Amino acid sequence: MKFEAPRGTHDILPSEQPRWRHVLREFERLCELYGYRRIDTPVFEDTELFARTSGHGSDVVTKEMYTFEDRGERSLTLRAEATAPIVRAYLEHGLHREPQPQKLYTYETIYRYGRPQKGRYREHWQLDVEAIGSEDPALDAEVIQLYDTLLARVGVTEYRLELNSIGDAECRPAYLERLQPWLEEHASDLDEATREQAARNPLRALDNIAAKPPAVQEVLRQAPTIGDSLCDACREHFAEVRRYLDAYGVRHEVVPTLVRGLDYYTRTTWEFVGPEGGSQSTLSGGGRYDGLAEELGGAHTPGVGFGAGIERLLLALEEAGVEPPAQEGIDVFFICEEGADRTAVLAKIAELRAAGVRAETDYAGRSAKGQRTQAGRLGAKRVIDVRSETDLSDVTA
RNA sequence: GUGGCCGUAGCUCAGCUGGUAGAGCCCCGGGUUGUGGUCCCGGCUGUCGCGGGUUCGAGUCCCGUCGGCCACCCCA
Repeated sequence: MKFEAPRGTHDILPSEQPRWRHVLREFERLCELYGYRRIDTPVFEDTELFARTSGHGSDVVTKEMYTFEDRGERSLTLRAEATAPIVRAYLEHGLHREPQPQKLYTYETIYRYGRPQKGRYREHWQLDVEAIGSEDPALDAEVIQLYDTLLARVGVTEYRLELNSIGDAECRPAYLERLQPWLEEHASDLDEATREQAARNPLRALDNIAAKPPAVQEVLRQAPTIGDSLCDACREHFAEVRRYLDAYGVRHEVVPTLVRGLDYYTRTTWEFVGPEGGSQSTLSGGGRYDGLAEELGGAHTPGVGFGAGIERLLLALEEAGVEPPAQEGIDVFFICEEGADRTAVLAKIAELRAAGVRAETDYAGRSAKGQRTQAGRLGAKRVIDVRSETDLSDVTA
């Protein structure tokens, strides 16, 4: 009998921890620096929370959720996405009564059922930042700049930022009313896949044009774009976001066809795309979600935030040839030779540890040489040979 | 979810046209060397992913299954 980690999951071994901790520490440091506070939500939520906000027609909801029924016949779903649970917590605990905006962050596991690949897991980790309770475009720019800074700090230099505005309740419906008929009119010029996308979500039909057949690309380029259809408020909001990003020196390109997979997004949407190693190059994705809280039954509460895959960031780091931070060695290692008083050694170790000294000895019955090797592996700053006559009393911190 | 490639010791891999499994690294021991480094010697570990089938005989062929990877879908 042999057990393996379930498909699409992975262990994070001790040898990998230094890299993980490095990224996590930089992330936390930045979040605190920018005034974001940590929040944690449950691994599972009411299924409807995700279904309502992500959209009943979205890929996440239709084919990627880990949904199960508990013994009380409640339909629950493993955290499929970070934002909805946080907004739920915001509403549930009345965070709208605290000073706005509420600037929150977390890192946690996310669950999506799908075919695993490198950088694509059924259980993966995400960094997440949300600013809830303000529609100030400065916040859009702030969270984007925060992640941009994180990339710089950990050493990822090869990436680009794609930016778009997909409008709001004011202008998007009108745009869709123009796009939908247009797509139907040109249906005969489109390929099967695009027609299916158009039927499910018209915006989606324009997504990732570069991957479509050349002839189809030609046609789609003539389609009305959301950018040309934005209402004044959205247009101005987007212009300000870009102005702030320019002021921050955050390079970005406007991609008019960038759509995101979750229905709750409004106005600003963006993706950080990393080095083209595999196809799993999206490092982070986010956007504004001014209608999300209302969708959950709360008052109108604008918000903006992003999720960023940690495994993918680590992959990009490796690709960039960034070395993991060196582990600091222990302070002292006791080598027990023949006849050594091991009890006294253990007592001394406990005493040193109490004083904050990292002390170790051998627990594997190694030879003296083997113990010396082990001490070296642990990076011991001091190595003490203990023989029968050794007096440990003069070993101090 | 669709299509394709792959699956041999903890790790990286070898194993020709089917004949009953190997190397390096790692780990442990010994020696050398004034040290944890080097070099030398020795040792440990595998139901050849799993289950069936073909065959006198399968790691090597066939089917299924599980898992990894690649493309698509979509995304983090």
